[in-house]
Amino acid sequence: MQEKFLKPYNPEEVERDIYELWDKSGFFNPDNLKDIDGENYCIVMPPPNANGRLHAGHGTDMTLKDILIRFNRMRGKKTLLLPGSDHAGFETQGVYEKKLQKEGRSRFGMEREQLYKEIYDFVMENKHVMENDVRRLGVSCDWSRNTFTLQEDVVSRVQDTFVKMYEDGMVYRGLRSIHWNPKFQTSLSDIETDFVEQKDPFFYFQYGPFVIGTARPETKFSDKYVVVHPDDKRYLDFKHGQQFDVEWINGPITATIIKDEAADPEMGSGAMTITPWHSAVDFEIAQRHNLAIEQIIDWNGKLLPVAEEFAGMKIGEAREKIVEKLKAKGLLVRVDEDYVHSVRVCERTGVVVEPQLKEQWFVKMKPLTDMALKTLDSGDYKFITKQHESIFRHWMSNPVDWNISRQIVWGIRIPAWFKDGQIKVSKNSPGEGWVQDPDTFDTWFSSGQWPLLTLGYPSGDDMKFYPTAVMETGADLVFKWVPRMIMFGLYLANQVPFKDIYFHGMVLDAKGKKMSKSKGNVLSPIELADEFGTDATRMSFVVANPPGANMPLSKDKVRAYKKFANKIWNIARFVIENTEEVDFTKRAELLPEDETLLVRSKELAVEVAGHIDAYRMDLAADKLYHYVWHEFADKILEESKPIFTSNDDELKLSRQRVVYELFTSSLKMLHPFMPFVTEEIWQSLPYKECELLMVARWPK
RNA sequence: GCGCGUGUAGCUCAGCUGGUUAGAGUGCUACAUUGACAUUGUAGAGGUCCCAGGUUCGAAUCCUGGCACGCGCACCA
Repeated sequence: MQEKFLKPYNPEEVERDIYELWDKSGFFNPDNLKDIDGENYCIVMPPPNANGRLHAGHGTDMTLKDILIRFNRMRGKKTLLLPGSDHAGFETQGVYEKKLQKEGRSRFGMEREQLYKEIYDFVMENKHVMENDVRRLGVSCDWSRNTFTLQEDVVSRVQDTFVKMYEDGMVYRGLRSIHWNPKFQTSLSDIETDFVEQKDPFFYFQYGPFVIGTARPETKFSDKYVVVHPDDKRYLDFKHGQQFDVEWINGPITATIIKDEAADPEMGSGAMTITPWHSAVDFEIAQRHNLAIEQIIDWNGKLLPVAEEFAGMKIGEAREKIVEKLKAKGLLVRVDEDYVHSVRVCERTGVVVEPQLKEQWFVKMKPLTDMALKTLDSGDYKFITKQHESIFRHWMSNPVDWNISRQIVWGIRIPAWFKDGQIKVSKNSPGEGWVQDPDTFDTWFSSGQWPLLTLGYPSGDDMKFYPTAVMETGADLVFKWVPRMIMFGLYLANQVPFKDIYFHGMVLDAKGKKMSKSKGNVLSPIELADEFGTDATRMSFVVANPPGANMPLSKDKVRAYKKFANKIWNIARFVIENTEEVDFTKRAELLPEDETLLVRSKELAVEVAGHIDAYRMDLAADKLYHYVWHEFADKILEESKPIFTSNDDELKLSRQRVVYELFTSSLKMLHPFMPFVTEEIWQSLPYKECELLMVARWPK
């Protein structure tokens, strides 16, 4: 008996060496998988952002993917789990700006190249830390194919896509309403913003013969148009285009009546004034009627000279003062103090975004979403969780053109050039005097092409892995990443990049609350692995985590699976101890009752495989746990004790053989879930079919 | 406002297309055990399957309505 089995299982002593053993074997790389009887099986890992460490969500994500990969590798498929990292443009630059701030510096006024280089070095450093975290979790990905979104060939191909889209009329440059983050000085797309409910005073002002309501008086300076619904009986006397004089904030102005169905007669007085520069809806109305448009708030969130005495004030300050002034003028009708509404904020920074008009590059979404829905209807890809399919369909049916211009440095530069009001799109400068667009692409523009980029589109060898088997990711990406990959896949390669889409739940804390740094309830997968071992951590991510549901996680749960790892360890000790004298190289018949045990084990293998194929890793793991502990250990091994000490050699030998066989089968089945302890035991087995459990065959 | 989902033991969850007495883990209680086991084993307590109707020989499961919770979208003059 090897000495190590006399002590409890100690993950710390084995995990690093075992990972190295796998890595050195070369079997993470499908090109080295010999003796293959199956087809290609590929999963592309979502590129974790290269700006930080892994959290419990990543842990779940990677564990589930690794289970699928290890299982299919053992089944004889040519498996590729493709790692990479995302530059995560806006997010990373935000992280770096905080660092600058601490050092008393600012990105504003820094040379573009200098800032880029500093962030690059910062990210490269973090990238290695993050990649080591991935190794700690036992993820069997092919590091030789590791991809970063800002490596040269990726950048070049992302720019190719843009050029192609421009030539195909799929992108356009236009002055449109965008979401502006005044603190970080960049525009954002819809999906990078959230709504936060908030209570504000709501003001009603006398505006000539009308009473108009607003929560944002500071935008109202140049509101020269009153919009009413064409059917609103109260305003039938007013004609469209009719003008009248109004005493307003800074004196008398001339107002014009606009009749448009956008006005809701149910809402307040049914009359509203509009601020096209700072409202997407108002901008649409203005465009329909060809109305004058004027900017009121500048890019820093301060009022412009049009506000006269209020010019240069910040929004909050100006709001109060303007209300005071209107009140003094007798134009304040009433105030509703309890007005609850939702304000759009930047998802990353929480900064309230200001709608602004800006010339940006937009992707035409309608043709892409139509294509995506059509192929979904025809069954080219499917959602494992029906509720997500509904959400996806709903979202795809109401597409909004996608703003892909970002006013940040950390990203892929848009290959567009300007000269005297002309635009040219090309990767290289069209000639003298042309100035390149300073903007970079929205990060989702590159990560949306991730499966294509990592597999070498358009002509790389690895395109044989395209389309990949499954996209397994967090439900929060149902609008962000997944639709974009589907659309780019269809647009560029005529094929959706994966067959199945499977959303796992968010990992919550023990009380069912969202984990967040500010709440201090974050469980790091690495710290859990330090305390309980990676195998236990992996199991706790999987069990009771069905597709599409959120999962609370507590240390107690991880501790339970640490005990399980130790149980397996002791089973190994017992089995090896009691079968040492058996010569397994010689074949022999089993007694009928032992044959029955073998049949039961094979049935389990089929059942577990079925669960994994149906993406019910939670059920598969639970079944295995129950079998190994309460059937194999509690019943079979207990029954075997008297047999092992008996003098009936036939009975004894048959039982020794079957116990050994059942144990090795169990190790195989457990391996995708708990790779370290099973491989470590496998390495100590006196008789085995192959050197590495990782590439052993799944029991048939 | 529109849409999606969830509700089963103290806690976390299984329970597929209806079919005996509703299950597991964890927690709790009692007893046993130095053993392959920094423990483990055996046993036990613990349930109005959210509520109300309906379909059915039979409902945790299917249908309708309600309640509670979670999430998404939209509006936000």
